[in-house]
This record gives sequence, C-alpha cells and structure tokens, in this order.
Amino acid sequence: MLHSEFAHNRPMNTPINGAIPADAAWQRTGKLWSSLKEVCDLLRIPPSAAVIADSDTQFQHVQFKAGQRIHTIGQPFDVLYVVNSGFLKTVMIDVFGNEQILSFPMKGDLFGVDGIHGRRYESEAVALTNCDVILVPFKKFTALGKAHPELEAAIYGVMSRELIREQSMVTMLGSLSAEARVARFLVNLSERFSELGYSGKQFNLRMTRHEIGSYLGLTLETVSRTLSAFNEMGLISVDQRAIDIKDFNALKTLRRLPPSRTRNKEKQALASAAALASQRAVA
Amino acid sequence: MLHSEFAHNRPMNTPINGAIPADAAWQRTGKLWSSLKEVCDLLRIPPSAAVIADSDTQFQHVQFKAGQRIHTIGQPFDVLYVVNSGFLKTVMIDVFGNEQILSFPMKGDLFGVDGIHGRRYESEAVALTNCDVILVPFKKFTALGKAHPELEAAIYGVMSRELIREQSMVTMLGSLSAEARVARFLVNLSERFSELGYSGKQFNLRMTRHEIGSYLGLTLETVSRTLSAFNEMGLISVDQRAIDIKDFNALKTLRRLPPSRTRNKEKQALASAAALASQRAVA
DNA sequence: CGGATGCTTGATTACTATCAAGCTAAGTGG
DNA sequence: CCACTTAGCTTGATAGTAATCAAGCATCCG
Repeated sequence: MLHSEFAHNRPMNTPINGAIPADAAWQRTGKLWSSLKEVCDLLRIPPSAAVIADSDTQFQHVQFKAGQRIHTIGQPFDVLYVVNSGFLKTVMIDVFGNEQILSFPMKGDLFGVDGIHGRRYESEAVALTNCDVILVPFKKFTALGKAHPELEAAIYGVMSRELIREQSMVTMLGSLSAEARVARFLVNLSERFSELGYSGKQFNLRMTRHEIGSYLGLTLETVSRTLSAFNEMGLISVDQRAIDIKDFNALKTLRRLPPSRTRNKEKQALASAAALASQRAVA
Repeated sequence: MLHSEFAHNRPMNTPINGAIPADAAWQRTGKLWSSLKEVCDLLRIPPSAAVIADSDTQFQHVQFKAGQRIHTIGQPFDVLYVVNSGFLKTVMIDVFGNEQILSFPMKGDLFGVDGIHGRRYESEAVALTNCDVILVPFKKFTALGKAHPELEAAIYGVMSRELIREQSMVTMLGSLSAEARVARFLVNLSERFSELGYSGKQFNLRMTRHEIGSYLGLTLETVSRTLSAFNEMGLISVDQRAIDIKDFNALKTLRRLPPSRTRNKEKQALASAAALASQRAVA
C-alpha cells in the first residue's frame, strides 16, 4: 500500500503475481531527476561510453494524476516528454472539432514531437492513470546531440520511428476491418507489455471503449461487440477492462471474422431468397 | 523555356493555356547539381547568410521516368529525396500484403524519412510522371546541421512537419466520411498547387482513381461516384483527370453530402414504410 | 484498329454506425 | 451501510454508407 504508480500498474498487469514489493513510491519518494543514460535507456537508445559517463546532465521528473492534462493544443512548445511510468493518451482535434486519439504512450514512449515544427503542440496529452513523466527540454536535447554524435543520430532515429508508427496507423485505418483493427490493437498492447516485462497475456486496459474506438476509427459499440465476439470465439477472455489473451496467434493473423465469404454465394442467395419469402408470407 | 519541369507541369495544370513549348527539356538540359541554398528554398527552410554563402556543397539530381521506382521497401537507406519537379507516390505494404498509399510527393516535398530509423526504407516511392529528384545523403545533411545550427533546427522541423501530416491523415481516416475525405483531398491538392504558383482551381490529377482510393481508404468506385456527385452539385467540374474547382469553400467545409439528415426522421420512416408496403403489394 | 487501362454507373450486399435499453461497478452522501 | 447516482459496458434492432460485383464506355498506344 505504500505505493504509487508502479504498484498501481503492476498488480493490474499481472494480477497473478500477488507479491510485488517496492512499488516505486514516487508520490513520496519518487525520483525527481534522471541522468542522460537513464533517459537513453528508457528510449531504447544504446548509450555510448560518453553518454554513460555524463552525470552532469539531469532531467526533471513531473508527476500527474489520472485525468490531468500534460499539454494542450496551441500551447508553446519547449519540451519533449518521456514516460517513466503510467499511461496516457494523445489527442488531436481537426478543423471540424472531431476528436481523434493518436497514441497511448506508456513507459519508454516519447511524446510532444509534433510541437517541434510550429513551436506549438498540435495535440494534447492527458494522463489516463497517475503518471511519472520526464521533461526533456528540446534545446538541451539537441545541444547534447552536438556533443555526442551517436546521440544525435538516435534522436533522428526516434523521430523516424514515430513517423513509421503513424504510417502503420494510416495503413491500418485505410485497409483493415473492424475486427482486424481491434485484434491488432490487442496484439500491439500485448507486445508492448511483454517488452516492458509485464505479462503480455493478461492485462488491464487503461482506456474506455470510447477511447479505443476513437483510436481505431470505430464506435464504442463496435469495439465492445468485437471484444465480445473474440470472447465467444475463445480468442480472448474479457471482463470489463480485464483482458486475457488465449490465442495470440489467431489474433495476430486475423483479417476478418467470417472465414472467407468468397465461396458461398449461391448459398447466401438462396438463404436470403428464403428469408424474403418468409417475410412476405408473414406480411 | 529553358526550363524544365515547370514547363512540363504547367500545360497539364493549366490546360487552358494551349501554347506552352519546350516541355521537359529536362531530359536533355536538366540541372545536374543544386546548391545548399537551392535545396533549402525547395524545402521552405529559410536559409541563413552562411547557408547562402556556401556554394561548395552541391547535391546531385536524378531523373526518373513515369512508372520508375525510386526506392523499394527493405532497400538500405542512405539518402533522403527532395522533389524538384514531377509527381510521385509513396506506398507502404502491411503484414497482410495490403497496399496503402501514404503520400503524393510533389515539388518541394521530402521523402525517404522513414528509412532513418531502421537504416532501411519502410516504404517504396514510385514516379507518377517524369520526375527530377535531388539526392540528399543523410550523413551529409546532418553534418551540415552541425555547421549551421539553424539548419539543424530546420531539419528537425521538417521531420516534425511530416509527422503532423501523418497525424492529420490518421484523423481524416478515423473520422471523416467518404465525401469529406475526397473533398479534403481536392482542397489539399488545390492548396499545394496554389503554393507552387500553379492554378489551384484547375488542375490535372496525376494519379488513378484506384490510387486516390488507396490514399483515402476508399474503393475506386466510391472515389469516382463522389467526384461525380460533386460534379452534379456544381462544386467541381470533372472530366477524367481534369478537375475544375467551382466552389472551393463548400469543399473546404463539407462534412457529408446529405445536408443534415438529423431532422428528417419521420419523413424517412414514412417513406420506407411506403416502399415496403409497395414491395409487398408486388409480391 | 484492336487491346489494355482506366473511368463511370447500376444493382446488391454487408459492415458498421446509430438509436435505444438494460446492466455493472464504483463512488457519494444520507 | 445502503440507497442513489453516474460513467462505462453490453446487447439488440435498425438504418445508411461504402464495398463488392458487373457491365459498358472512354482514352491511350503500339
């Protein structure tokens, strides 16, 4: 009970494991500063010897409670954010006022990059759970790039990675069915949890059906129905926010629910004709 | 008329103007090298005095014929590309083999950025028309960034701009109807043409309906029907690839075709009931 | 002048959104 | 501690948008 975010997350992700200690009591004892090496590790940037040695450079942590806003659209940009713990969402709002969730950053993820171009954030970021976030002043970051050439390359690499992520979102929204999108969403979450050392099979969603729907370009009802369908098919078991993945591979390769639907034309035609006939009989 | 692409494009964009000579002498007299300043201008990066003065740094041009591939997926990355003239498409292919068009680069656009992260291109780029493209070796580019700090900031800015572009694609695919997507596509093209000094009202599409559909997450039939609908509504006039925008503002604010569709429930209910009744009468 | 591509249009299907209740879980205040 | 409220989730019925299937037409090219 003395814990905090990590504790707050851990038991939710691995409800099996009952006895996780030292949940990072950040709210009392939380880290306030991180070294350059720690930030690199979080971002999965291989740190060079020079970077490891650099202990002068420190980055500040900030804590947010669930529901709090980290930055808003239009707010002047000067820092990038790296998630140390907790879950967030980033949201863009288009000219018509349509809200669209763009990402669900979690530990090790970078956000705020869209502020670089216009010196203002183009999206807003909101904490879904209590969060611990590291502030990375952009100026400081690029200045460090000059001192450490490999670091500079890595910065470009991280930005490129974000771009690729967006590109695959576009591909998904442009070409996958509702079921395939939800399946991919689960697979992605699962893989990200696994990479962080949590269970990739059992975890708790941190977002509402509405938020999932916004992220995937679907309504909350379609998300709910699709999860229920996966449940009935035995691919997952789902109870509210709790997910248990039963057949990872089936999810990974799923394209759409009805197997092929290509070779049963006549049957369908007959069936619908019959249905029509009976309808008319009734009427 | 000693120039080249501009001449080459112009007649297609402004078919009104019948007498443009010397199309595309680029194949004979095309520029082979550009200075750093010229590249900055193309990319809309404000060049500093130092950049303007730098005439040692030169970037090579390469010409491609329509249909030729500039780079493929998986090919080792080492250069970024800046379009000097012509039109291209970039395509990503997902795990299931779905093809998705991600962008239609034209003069002043940068592509190849997705190769930075994994040192391999994640997408492929194909020329839709004859093209003149400038090769920007990434190493050289970042090295220049060190010499010219404002240039480095601009590089980050350009990458951030690309990210924002992708984000708005996601928002569009996630929340707009077919008509709204096609409308936005036309508006975007129009604005880009205008910025380049071409007519934003009358222009020729360089891509097929299929390619537009792939870009917008729609089928080619839906694209065709939507253009026809806009035509009938008087928003545009369309004949094959030739587009003439009649009501730019209507396109810009269009959300979906049927005006509101919110306040005519009863009418619709009655109508469909009537239809059903007559159907049954027939049967 | 075919043949091939690409475009349009029509008919039909089906997927997903919308509308509409219930239901569950988690607080909240008496 | 227990109604009571509220936000979130599920499920059903229905409707509408866009995909699919299917011709026919236009344009371009060799």
